[in-house]
Amino acid sequence: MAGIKDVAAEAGVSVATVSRVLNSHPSVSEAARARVLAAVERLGYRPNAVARSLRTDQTRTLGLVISDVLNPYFTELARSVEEAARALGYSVIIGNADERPELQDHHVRTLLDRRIDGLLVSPTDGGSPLMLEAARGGTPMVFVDRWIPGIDVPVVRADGRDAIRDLVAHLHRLGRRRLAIIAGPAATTTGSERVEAFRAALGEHGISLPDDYVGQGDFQAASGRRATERFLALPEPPDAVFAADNLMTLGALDALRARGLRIGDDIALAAFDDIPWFVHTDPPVTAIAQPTGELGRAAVRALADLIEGRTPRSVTLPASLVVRRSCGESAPNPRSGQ
Amino acid sequence: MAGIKDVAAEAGVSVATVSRVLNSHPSVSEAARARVLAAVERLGYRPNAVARSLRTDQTRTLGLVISDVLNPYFTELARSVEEAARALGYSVIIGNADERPELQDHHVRTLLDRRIDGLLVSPTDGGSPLMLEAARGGTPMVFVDRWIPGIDVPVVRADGRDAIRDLVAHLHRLGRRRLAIIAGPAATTTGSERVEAFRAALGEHGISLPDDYVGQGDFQAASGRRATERFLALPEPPDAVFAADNLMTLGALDALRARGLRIGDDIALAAFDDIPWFVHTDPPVTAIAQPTGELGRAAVRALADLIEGRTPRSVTLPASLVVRRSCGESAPNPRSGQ
DNA sequence: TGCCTGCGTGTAATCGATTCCATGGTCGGC
DNA sequence: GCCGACCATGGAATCGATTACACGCAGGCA
Repeated sequence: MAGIKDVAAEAGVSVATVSRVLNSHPSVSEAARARVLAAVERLGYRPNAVARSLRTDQTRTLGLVISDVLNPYFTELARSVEEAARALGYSVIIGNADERPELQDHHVRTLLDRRIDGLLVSPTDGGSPLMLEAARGGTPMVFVDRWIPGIDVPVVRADGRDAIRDLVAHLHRLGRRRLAIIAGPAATTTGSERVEAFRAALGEHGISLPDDYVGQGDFQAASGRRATERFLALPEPPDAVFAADNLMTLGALDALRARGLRIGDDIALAAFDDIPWFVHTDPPVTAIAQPTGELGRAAVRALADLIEGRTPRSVTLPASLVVRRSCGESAPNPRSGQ
Repeated sequence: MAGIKDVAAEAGVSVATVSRVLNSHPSVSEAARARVLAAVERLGYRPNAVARSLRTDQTRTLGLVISDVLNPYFTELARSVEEAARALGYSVIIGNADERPELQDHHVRTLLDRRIDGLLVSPTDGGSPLMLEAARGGTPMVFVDRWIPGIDVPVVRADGRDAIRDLVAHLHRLGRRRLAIIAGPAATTTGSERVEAFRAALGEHGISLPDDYVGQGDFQAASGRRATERFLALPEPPDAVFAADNLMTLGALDALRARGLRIGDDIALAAFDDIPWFVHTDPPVTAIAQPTGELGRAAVRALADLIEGRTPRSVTLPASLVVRRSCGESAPNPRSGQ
């Protein structure tokens, strides 16, 4: 593959001049520029990003470590992150942690070794020493969706508190009183926060949340199924189940279906995270929608600010309830899904 | 950040020795090795992958360019590719083309500039000059799922021919006679092949495929909706619709629902590509399942063979029909979805 | 006319690793 | 006891770019 030297030889100038042309440095004569450009064209030269990165100490690459690529919420997030990054001239390398802390660490380490310019993380667990070290070590870093309390980096996330209150009110209005939740891992912020918000909202209606009504999930479908089965085996099973992410909702759907329950009738089901498929399930699922695209853009913006020396801002955006039919028929609602 | 020189100084040896320890070269004394390792630990040293790549001319990175991250089929593919690559010591950089040729080229170029060791592509269009150039230029390359006819690189894909024949037989058995297809872009191999296989299978039952019954889609949901609406506006609308991917199926579902049609009854619907959600739609969707995981693994294997100088093999795996209820009630079938 | 400024250009150092080659020391074989 | 082989080690070249510095030349000003 042709290198900058070949181009220099072909154009009859020095490598310095070639480099200057390529980086549009002002001090190059028009004649030289033209000859270099012609030579580049002729040889099909492309600068070696590896060499360039070594010299300049920047890779123009962002790392994005997400908890689970198979979760549509995260792929949508990844897509918007890549789009926003590309607009700013950055590439994105995605690492999929599959909700496994050791895999998350593997990716973080790999990305750091590659000297990415900044790191976007949605942490799988609550306390990776590696992450702490990276943050202290001066790697520009931003948490998105989930975060780790002890680490002082900007956080970009959605606050589902109000939407959860709306959801509980909605369920209450429909006569549901025995409300259960399938929670995510307590080690994740989104895992514990959603339970807390749910408990608080229940409290406003004078309803308590017994331990039996808190299923321990891990944001994966299988755990949603197990938690739901456990609910149904209770002497007094819940009449509404709220799953803290879309994959666990899928599992819950499975379990309810297997028991022959009519969802929205015998039992209500609601999900955190809205995805296109929820419109088409039987019945369509009432869900809390995050502004995923805006979240991705805000995260990239914050990270770019950090990298380029500006002061980044933490961002919290509101989530909103989208009413469909899985909790029962309800009064007409302007925001209801199609 | 500490470099190899700092480690050498700290351990009281030369950089050459440090490098040898790190690369487990045999010619290092036990004493030296221990001192180096201790120094590495003390300084928290991590080798700079950029510098290493420049020198060794390999990045231990694979590029994967897929047509659409939002399509669950491709994210599952991406996941299995990453997993298989990781097992072989490679990282994967994913480029999302969003079914746009120019975006695909952008990613291919970026990946090439980064000097990835090999490229896995599921091409969005039929003839990118860049791709041809890359293949000729000696970049190890493998096509997965879709491919470009003129370019001589290994192809790893699923053959849906038999499954499509099974599907048509299934539809015919259920009394469907007016069968339509929503095709992908003709520029993609999967786009045209599936139509051809469908037409051939229809032929075996003495049914023809009129032009009106071939909807032009682009593998995106919106196009599935449009094509379906056009079908329904026909003087003699089809009684069965086969969508060539899962996203267009989603669109078709929308359109049918909007018209108040009972799917599986008034009209049959089937999809190419099976995904977890199809179990939960109303009704569950009959689909053709690809062995996605195996596809990803085989693709990585072929690419690694190419990179490491072995002879790669093209691989074609069979797809299979999964019968659910969207085409009507059918005789019990052992492979039917849960 | 002479000097200073500044532009265009080239030479060479540099980024952080790997690796070839030379060197000194040890050891075994004869 | 000598010689060759081999091992452990260090010095220095190298990968392909960017960029500090030096230099020559042209033009402007006094």
